[in-house]
Amino acid sequence: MPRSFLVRKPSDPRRKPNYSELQDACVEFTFQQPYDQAHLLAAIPPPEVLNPAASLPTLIWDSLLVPQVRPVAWATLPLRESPKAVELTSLSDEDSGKSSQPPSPPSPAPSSFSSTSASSLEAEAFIAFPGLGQLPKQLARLSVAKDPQSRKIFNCKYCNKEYLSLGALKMHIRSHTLPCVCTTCGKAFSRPWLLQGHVRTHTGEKPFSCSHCNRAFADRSNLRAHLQTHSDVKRYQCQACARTFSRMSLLHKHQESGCSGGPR
DNA sequence: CTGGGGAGGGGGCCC
DNA sequence: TGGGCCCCCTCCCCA
Repeated sequence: MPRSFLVRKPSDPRRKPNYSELQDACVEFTFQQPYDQAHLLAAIPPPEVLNPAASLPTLIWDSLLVPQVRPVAWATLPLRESPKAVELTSLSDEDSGKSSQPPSPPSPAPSSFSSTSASSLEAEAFIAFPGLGQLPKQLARLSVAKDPQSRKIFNCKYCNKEYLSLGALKMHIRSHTLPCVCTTCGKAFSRPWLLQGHVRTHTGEKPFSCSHCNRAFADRSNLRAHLQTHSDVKRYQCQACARTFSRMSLLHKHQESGCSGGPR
């Protein structure tokens, strides 16, 4: 299954939310504002503060979550907001390397890619990554090519994904090599902190708690999602019936199941 | 069908 | 350059 969500969304300059409240929630989380609808809606900044070219008909957030996100409707907007975003999002969604499934054999490269691979500028390198030794070296081979603007592009031989820096490529390759292994169950992860989160499933540690209901979570993202359940007005709203949902997936399910379209 | 928890993933940013 | 952390997102499963 393609995991297009992993493709970089347009970078948002406001994407630096103040989660200090949430940070503090590790010990004690307190709501700074009551969860009433008027307040929630008032928290929506005017369009000129956001992207003037895009309306936010379906986006509702609460006062705890600074409007740095583009949850639902924006996902369908063209991804053309910043040069960096363009470069990264121009990659194919067929990014098998990011799938949780085992890496599939490298797909035929697009014409532009193959041309750069065949370029005399190409340099091949066998880069030593943890765990890479068990893999065929051909798979681990990296291509360093140059695009028409003479900018180096680093290609992943697993999935053909392109990166502008070797560091970014190395980070990506970890998702193929999975060097972080759980000593308890042997499950492998790409990042140490992913492993740490997994270890909590063994230890039962839940450092993130909601003071609203004292429920604890092992993962900050899950706490964030949980906080939505305390809100009467959720972040994701159906354009057809104005119903709000705490998660985009719930909104999608709602829409796929056939929204009646009438207000609820 | 809906709501929610659990678990996991990748890219970006900062140091 | 690499590690740590953050954010956003998804899938799976269950009530």
